[in-house]
Amino acid sequence: MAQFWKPGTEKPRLVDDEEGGVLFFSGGFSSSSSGYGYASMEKQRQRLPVYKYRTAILYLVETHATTIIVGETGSGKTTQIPQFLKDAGWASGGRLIACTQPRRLAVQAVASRVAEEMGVKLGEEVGYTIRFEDVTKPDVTVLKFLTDGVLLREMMDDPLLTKYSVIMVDEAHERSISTDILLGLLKKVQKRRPELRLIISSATIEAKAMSDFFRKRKKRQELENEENGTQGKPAILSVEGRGFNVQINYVEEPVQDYVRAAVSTVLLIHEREPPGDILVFLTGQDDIDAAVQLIADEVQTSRKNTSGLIVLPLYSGLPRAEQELVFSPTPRGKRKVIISTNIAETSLTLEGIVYVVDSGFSKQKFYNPITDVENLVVAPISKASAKQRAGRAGRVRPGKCYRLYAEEYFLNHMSNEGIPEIQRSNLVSCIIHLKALGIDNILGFDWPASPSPEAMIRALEILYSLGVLDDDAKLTSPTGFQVAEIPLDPMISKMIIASNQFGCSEEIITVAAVLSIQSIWISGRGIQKESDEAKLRFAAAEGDHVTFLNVYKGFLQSGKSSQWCHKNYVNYHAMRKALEVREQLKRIAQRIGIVLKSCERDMQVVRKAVTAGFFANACRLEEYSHNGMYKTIRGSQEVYIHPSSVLFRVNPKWIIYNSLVSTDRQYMRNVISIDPSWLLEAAPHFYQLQQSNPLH
DNA sequence: GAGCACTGC
Repeated sequence: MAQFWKPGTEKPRLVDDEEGGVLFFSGGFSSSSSGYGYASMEKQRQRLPVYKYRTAILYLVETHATTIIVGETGSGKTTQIPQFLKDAGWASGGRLIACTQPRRLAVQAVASRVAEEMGVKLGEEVGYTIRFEDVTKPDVTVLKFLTDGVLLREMMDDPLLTKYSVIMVDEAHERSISTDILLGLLKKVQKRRPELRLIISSATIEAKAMSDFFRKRKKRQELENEENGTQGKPAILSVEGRGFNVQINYVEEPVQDYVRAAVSTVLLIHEREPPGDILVFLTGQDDIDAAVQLIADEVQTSRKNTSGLIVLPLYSGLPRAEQELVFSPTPRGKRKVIISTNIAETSLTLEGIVYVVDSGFSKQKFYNPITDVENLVVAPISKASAKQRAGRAGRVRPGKCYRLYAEEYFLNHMSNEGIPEIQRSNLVSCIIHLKALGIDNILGFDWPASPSPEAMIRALEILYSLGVLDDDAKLTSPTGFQVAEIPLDPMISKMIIASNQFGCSEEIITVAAVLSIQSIWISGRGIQKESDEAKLRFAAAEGDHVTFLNVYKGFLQSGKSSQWCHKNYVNYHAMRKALEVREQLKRIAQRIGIVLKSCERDMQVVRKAVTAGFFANACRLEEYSHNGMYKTIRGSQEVYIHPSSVLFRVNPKWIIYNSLVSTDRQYMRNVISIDPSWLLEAAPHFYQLQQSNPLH
């Protein structure tokens, strides 16, 4: 068996770094090979950079409550560390080792990889849990991979996460909302469970801030821990990646138009550089389509040598089949150019990329608590993102990265890290989460990064108006507790609960399921007209929500047929997903006491239930408006119906929107017409108090 | 006349 450090024997060599953490030198440890079969797999594992840190990691976990591991992609930390821990006995005595990921796909991929390496069947010793899928076996599974959202949910039943001995939070540098909430809660759990071990794994050197977060604790706690023999301050360990060197090139002068600059850079690479695929980072579909078009024009006019270029766009809105083209191997003598959004920075890995062109921008979400609007804006990326993007060029062999911004800008003006999502979002869901976990003092919660007080107050206000929180900001009974049980936006949850009294829960659960997936329509270049026409077959005068019910009905009547979907420009995969979500919501609804009942053809009660959840999003068409301008009742903001809505250009006088997307204008997505008197019924406290009541 | 990326019993 492998050698592990055991308390009482000679300690591995370690050095205090000036920041107060602990850094290991990579040399000095010999790792003997273990006696497994699977020789080649074992060889592969040993070649991973993380392998030679095995003893070090185990020592740190043994002696520190929190260990922060900084490792670039390809270090093998995600797949190997959980196995090291298991071999060292952290999963003995019925305890589990957890490893969280921000994305579901990553959870599945990592779990099956680890099961394969260990030579066990997935779902036995090694399992995973994501929404809709629990591939674990009680008393058998010891290594459990899960999304951080699922672990948060588990805390509702078991706030101290007592069955876990070690929790590894992976990809912490992405700073997603659930990762941040989880980290805040885990810090609290640690105070009650000093024996719990945390491993925070991050790709960037932001480790210092994370370390400070976990070190900051009450004096008394520090002493207690030292008596226990564990160190209060987190250890930091750096593990090198396995990427190849990437040569970075900057432009000398700032570029005027990054789309054109990206295109000419691509053509230049193609002309001058040896074979190898190119990955271009732009901001969104508009940019990407424009760039693809520009290259196509070059090919047409043949001003440059463009033969052998295969240009492929990549963004999440692209139909699945088109997305998959980027994974097909590049034919001999050809060069693939993938023009992508941020999706290629984090969510998916492309093989064969040797050149990266980085525009220096991405679309980012920002939340304005004053107007309660989430904006999507093109903004400069952080240094961390720029490094991540460049790294994509060095996966197969040494590569090159062309940054379309000046070195001076990178060094002196680019921020080190992006702003954590929690500081850029509406906090309604997040606060419900904490309330449900019994955390009353929301404003005093110890976050890795604090959201603004304005955003907090706005969220509390909205939850109060929904009747989810009472005057003391405590969850109301039963509504507040019911809303917390439903894993959806509280406004949708409230709509579901209200459907009970309107006798339309069957319909509203369908609406909720469809609203919670991206889009059920197939859209894209070249089929707009056809898909718009198809949409008209289902369009309801009441609005999008009722239209969804028509599509759902048609889908069921077709026997859930994919051909039916194809014919009607409905996304088959989205419909299957909606059915899945619907089943789940049905179970939850029944558990919290909602009677499943259909209102048959009475769409008025459906609209009233929608109003009960979304009254705050009511708008009125501006009189004499020729361009379909609406104003929100609440803030008199100028808004427009999104062109994807069936009510686009129909413009009923009173409507309620599901969400607002903000580009050059504020667009309302998924709207339904209402009668203004319902607003007073649904939320008297919300609308009555307005001085000059606009509801007439 | 228009869609960064994720997630949840």
